Amino acid sequence: MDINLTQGAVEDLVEGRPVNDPVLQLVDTLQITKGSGPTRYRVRMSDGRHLWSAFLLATQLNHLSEENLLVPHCVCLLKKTTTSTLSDGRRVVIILDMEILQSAEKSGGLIGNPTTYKEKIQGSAAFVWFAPLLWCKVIITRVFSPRWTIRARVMNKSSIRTWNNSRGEGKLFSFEIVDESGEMKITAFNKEVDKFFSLVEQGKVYYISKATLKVANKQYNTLKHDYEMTLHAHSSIMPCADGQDIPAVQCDFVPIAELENRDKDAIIDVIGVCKTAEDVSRITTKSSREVSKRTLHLIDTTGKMVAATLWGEEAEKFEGSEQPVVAIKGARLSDFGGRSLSALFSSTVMVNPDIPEAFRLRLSLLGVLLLIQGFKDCMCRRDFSLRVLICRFDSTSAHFPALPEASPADFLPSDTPEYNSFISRHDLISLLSPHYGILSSQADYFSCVATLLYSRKDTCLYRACPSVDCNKKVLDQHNGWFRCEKCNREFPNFKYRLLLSANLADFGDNQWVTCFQETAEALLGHSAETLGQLRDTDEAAFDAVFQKANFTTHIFKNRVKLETYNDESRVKVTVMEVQPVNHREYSRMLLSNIHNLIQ
DNA sequence: CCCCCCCC
Repeated sequence: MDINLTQGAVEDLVEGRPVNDPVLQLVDTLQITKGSGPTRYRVRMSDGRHLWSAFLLATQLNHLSEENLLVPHCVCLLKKTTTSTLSDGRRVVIILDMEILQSAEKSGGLIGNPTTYKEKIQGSAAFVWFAPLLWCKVIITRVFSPRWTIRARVMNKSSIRTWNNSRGEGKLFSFEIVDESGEMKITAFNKEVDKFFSLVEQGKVYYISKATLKVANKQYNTLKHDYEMTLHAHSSIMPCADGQDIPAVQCDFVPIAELENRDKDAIIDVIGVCKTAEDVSRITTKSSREVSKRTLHLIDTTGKMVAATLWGEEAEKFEGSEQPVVAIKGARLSDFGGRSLSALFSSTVMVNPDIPEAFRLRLSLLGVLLLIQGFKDCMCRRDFSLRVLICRFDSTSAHFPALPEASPADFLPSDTPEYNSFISRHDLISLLSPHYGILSSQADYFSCVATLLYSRKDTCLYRACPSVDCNKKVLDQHNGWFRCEKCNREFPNFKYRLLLSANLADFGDNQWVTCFQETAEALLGHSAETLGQLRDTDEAAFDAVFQKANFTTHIFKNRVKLETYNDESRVKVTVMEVQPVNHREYSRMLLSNIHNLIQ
């Protein structure tokens, strides 16, 4: 025998501990066939020390049995397993991938004297295994389906619908749930509608068990899961108080400009500011039903606009006068008017949703509006992908403008101060961006709104030559005289100069900058002379100056240059001017901070 | 067990 079993692997597998490529001996196989479901194989395995009978082959391994390879006493390498605990505490090790390492003849019977492993039951009998939704694919539903409990968030809930056709009549509602593994649709009929409709709320997390699984009808189910669930008399739905870890509704927003590249009838998620909402209207469908509709016009930072139509109650209740951010999950793309969107029964329409994308969108569009007030009928700012957005702004309507992409030159001659303001006002985060163009050796200038986080007080003052126009640092001769190398003279006195290293931050980044005399004085609120006196006489007061300056916000006009030391490049930023923040800039700063907070 | 997803 040249193969060793992995002793202890049975215990590790059953207890759910990771085991690296365990080698076990197959003891025997039991075929499970229930109803019309697929055949399943339960195998007993030994690691030479312990036996465990609740190994279960995933159906993709059924061929091993069909090829007569599951011969008792063959030796197997378990390449992929997963351990699950049933609601009564029993464990099942599901084998997802394995290979036979050695035939039964070669291994020559049962290896060692294994005894049946006794699993450690965790906690009480109330222990519940929360199956991820994905597992519905893996686990044989007919054997285990009464036992699982899932914990998932309701993404979307339909209203109650009735039907009356040749096969009978009834009512139903459906909802879609999500957990970390995926999404699934659940439908309730008749009595289950009465029982569960009011309990199930969009956005909340529930324990759900004893529902029936069936293969999803892809014609009517846009979710990615291969199965869907139906509730029945014994199904249970319980609210879950601590479901924070369950993902919120997952959206994969397609930029509006991107819609024209997507296929007609695609189901997509979209988010935009509702620039305008048409009035609600009633239309008659081809099947002679009357339905309300309302079309919204959504824009995003790509500068494109798309029409999205809501139906029924959703259309009637929509309130668009405040130009809310609207996100639609699962809208259907149509080719009407180029590209447009239609909400389906399965769509989720979210007005001002509490999600980062909505804040980001609102922020970038508001940022545009704030800036424009200073720039007559045009505006410009970088969006978060560092593209420059230039827009005409209609100040009489106060509406969000459509956002065409254009260059500043389309709106302003390049020699105006406004134009220069446009292109020079940036955020710290863009300093190293190749878009910024500072990777050349030339100095560049930019201004930003930033907050002083910290400055180095210990090295901020130096003793300079007292000559007018000479700011050279003097050497203390330790005899009461100070020498200036530049003037080649010794003086009985000196003047204090400031050379302050300061750390500035805005929403996107922070940056060490250098402030010389005047800018440092503006930032600290005291003259260099005063600060020098303070440092020498009242250290506490000196400290207080710096404490007070921290977290103050200003407009900084900066010189930026790429410098190279020992083949290493870094950006050197010198502050040329410090100005107070005006209302407009400060608003923008606050908005930027919102952005920062939601990251 | 429904299965309609609309109109221009």
